[in-house]
Amino acid sequence: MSKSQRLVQLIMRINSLKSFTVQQLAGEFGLSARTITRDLQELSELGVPVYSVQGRGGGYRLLQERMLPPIAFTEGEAVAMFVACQSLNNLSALPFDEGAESALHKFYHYLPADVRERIDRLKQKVAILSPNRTMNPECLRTLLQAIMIRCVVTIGYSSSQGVKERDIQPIGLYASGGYWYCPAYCFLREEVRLFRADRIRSAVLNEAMEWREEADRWDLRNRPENVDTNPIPFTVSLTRSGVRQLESDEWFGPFLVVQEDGGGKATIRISTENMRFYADHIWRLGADARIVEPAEAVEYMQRKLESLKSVYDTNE
Amino acid sequence: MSKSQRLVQLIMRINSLKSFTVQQLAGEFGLSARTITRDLQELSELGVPVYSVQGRGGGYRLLQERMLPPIAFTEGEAVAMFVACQSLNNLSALPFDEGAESALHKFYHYLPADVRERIDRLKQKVAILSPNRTMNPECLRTLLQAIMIRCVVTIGYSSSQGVKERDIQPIGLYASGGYWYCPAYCFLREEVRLFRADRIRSAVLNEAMEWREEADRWDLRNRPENVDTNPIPFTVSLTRSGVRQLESDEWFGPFLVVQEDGGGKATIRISTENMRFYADHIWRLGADARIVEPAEAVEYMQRKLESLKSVYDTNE
DNA sequence: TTAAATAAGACAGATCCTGTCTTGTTTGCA
DNA sequence: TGCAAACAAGACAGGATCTGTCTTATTTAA
Repeated sequence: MSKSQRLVQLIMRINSLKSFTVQQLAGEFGLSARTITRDLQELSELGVPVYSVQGRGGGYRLLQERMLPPIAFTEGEAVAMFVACQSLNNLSALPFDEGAESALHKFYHYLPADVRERIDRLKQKVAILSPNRTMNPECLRTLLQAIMIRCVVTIGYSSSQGVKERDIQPIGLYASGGYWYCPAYCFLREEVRLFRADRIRSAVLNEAMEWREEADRWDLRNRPENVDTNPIPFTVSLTRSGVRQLESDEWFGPFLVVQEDGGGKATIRISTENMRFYADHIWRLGADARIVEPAEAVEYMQRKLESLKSVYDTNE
Repeated sequence: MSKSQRLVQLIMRINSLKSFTVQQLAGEFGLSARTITRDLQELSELGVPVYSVQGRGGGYRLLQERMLPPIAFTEGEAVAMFVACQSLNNLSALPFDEGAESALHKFYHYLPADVRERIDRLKQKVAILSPNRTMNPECLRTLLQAIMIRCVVTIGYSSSQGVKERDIQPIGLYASGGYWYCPAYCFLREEVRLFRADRIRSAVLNEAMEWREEADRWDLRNRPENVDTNPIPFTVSLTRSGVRQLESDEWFGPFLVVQEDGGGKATIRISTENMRFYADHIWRLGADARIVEPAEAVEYMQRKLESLKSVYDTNE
């Protein structure tokens, strides 16, 4: 094995040890202690954060963070990662710390001048935006950490009754429609619930509480709120403009049936407790959509209409 | 200079040349041709996609893509990039090609087993979602490409009058509220307009048309649609629940004034042509919000109410 | 005080790297 | 067709670097 290959191997080996002595490595690699000493010195000069403790019980330690061996990327790979991470930066709050930024710096540093120029042009022009500027990225980071290491979190959650403390076991984290959501097992309600992350005002890991196994089965393809029990049909009829507005809708889009006159219909199956949610969703379309069934939803819309009408009537 | 350093230098040098001969490099590096030959052979074995053309006028060429010299990352950096890109993967359509994916593979490959396990746990649990599954990632990619290389694009755009072809000069690309938007100079209307990317059914680079310089001044902080000319005040009064719904709203959130009783008010300044947009935005809140001014918006809401009312009345 | 650890210099021998020379092959051009 | 320009690859000597051994010094915990 050549020396440079050996150095890469050495990085991998010392990554997997929290502490080691020169003799030990010399044995493992079949080399003399002097050579290993020299290698470690060289790695240190190359930026591997290794330090030594002299004296009995001493040895070498890795400072802070483990390192990966040097990896060669193609230009396309670097640009793709760069643009992806860069565009995320405009998401007001992100659960990642400075790690991503320093990695971007490394990529940027090695890119040839012409590619750098092209990337600079994209920097302020491609983004994934989140309108929500009120939330604390520290909370997101804590939630992410909790998912990774399987830990219960004590949060301060702002509901309509004010901010209350509760223990949750976060089992996922996703951004959708400009908001972060955190599905979690709630120890207060003793069930899996969906929390709006911007309503989580504080989050602290609570290592004292025990992790419940059932949460591990959850993933994005199998969201508990999507599993409707006892589903009923929910049908809307749409004008031409209504069709256009719903055609790329998350829920109704896939079930849209367009008629010859340009209008359309869509029927989805929902559980009764979510009726209001879908009715409110349709409400946004105004006169371009009419709920056909269930009757409760039609009534709900009519009540909503009356109450809004009274809001404007009393004030004229 | 040590051999390994020299190889890194060599990668950089050959990246900046499309074609070169051994003699040439031997001169530049002050080494013999034989040594350079051997170095190139070694780089080739390490995966640098270099190939040779024999005969007069021949030489070495770089196949496909330029490569970056090997870069060492810390574990934290790798995890941050990995999770960031991974979570983006769930965004139904992304403007990046396989580049990001193969880069992720490299990171994953070098990560120690325990970190891999933690990442696996996150994979299906953290995401940035987009509800819109109808759009073509190929279009996004073309638009991104066009921004990078400054090129006009011919698109098929679906408006209320059907799909029409038009030439645009894309000047940005962003995702917000689950949709991709593309601000672009429109050659048809001769002004900068905002296009919904999911309504762009096809996109082809049109290298024949000339690029207009004024588009380069645009960036995300200086969006043309935010520059309202001749602004008028737009005021809503809110119930307690309305306050809660608007507090992290993109437009009204920052201007919310909460009263002692829990209700609130918000006044923003808009241009008259956007009145309907903001009124429709407030419409969503139902009876939890009442538009106070301008009078045109109040009338608009009342007309919308009447038309929705008639939709349900005629059918009972 | 001692044992176990790093730190670092010196030096010979081993190994690898480099340059030179050589023979071959491929390819475009005159 | 033959020549010149390019790569391909072997051989070998000399040089450079790496490695192992030996050594001395220092640090630290037991």
